[in-house]
Amino acid sequence: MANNRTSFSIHNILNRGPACEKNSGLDEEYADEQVHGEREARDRSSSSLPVGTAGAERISSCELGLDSSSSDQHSCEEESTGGEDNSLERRHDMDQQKSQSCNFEDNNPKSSKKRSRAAFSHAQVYGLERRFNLQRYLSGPERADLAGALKLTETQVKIWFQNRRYKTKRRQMAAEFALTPTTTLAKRVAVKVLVRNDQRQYNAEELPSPSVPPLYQSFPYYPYMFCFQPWVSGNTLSGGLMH
DNA sequence: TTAGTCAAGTGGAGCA
DNA sequence: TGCTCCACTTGACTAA
Repeated sequence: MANNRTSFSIHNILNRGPACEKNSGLDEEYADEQVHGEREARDRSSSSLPVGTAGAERISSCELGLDSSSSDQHSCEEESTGGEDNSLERRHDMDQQKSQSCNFEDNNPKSSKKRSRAAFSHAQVYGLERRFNLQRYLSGPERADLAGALKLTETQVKIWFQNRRYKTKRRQMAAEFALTPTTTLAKRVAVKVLVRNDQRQYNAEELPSPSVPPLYQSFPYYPYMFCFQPWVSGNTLSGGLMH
């Protein structure tokens, strides 16, 4: 695993830039009472709706629209707080139970054989997404603030940002792959060359068969590799990146 | 039933 | 030594 991180890059990111300075009053904005309250009200008022699109999927599609080219927070909010359905309400109830109890520090660790997956509420996800759109890395105090504002644990916020960065990177890689001509990919295939005493023992042409499978075969966990992703817009591959 | 999503688990690495 | 990072992997959950 190539670690291309450098300490300065992290610290630079963590340094208070203009975006960070804006965050001082940010928590109050998404302190969820508005978003959450509105959404809950709509949940209740629409609880008799027939089964429709799940709210979680709305959030996901919202995320996809959070890239630099289309970071329309308002529309995102509207979408994420839009019409809901029974499953959402059920999920929201679950959210409240799980996320507020902050997952695994349960009373009975014996019952933790089954791993529980906390489903964050829409307001929480929205707040996290919104912050992520401003900052991809949080310092300790920032993480604590955000966790407090969203009623999550710091660990949950940390893990969410980790997963979110990785997700963004994966999508970016997939997008780049989708846009890369196969001929270019072929040129990028690594060639193993054994060298001893400064003399090459054999080269790729002497190998009996291709030793490096195509990229898509190396990524069984990226089934969307061969799909043209909706987050690939004409001018950006960011998938949530902001610059 | 299956595929996709996502929070959490795992493990190696860098840093103070 | 502990924290955080990345890069997956796992397991729960949902929709089709």
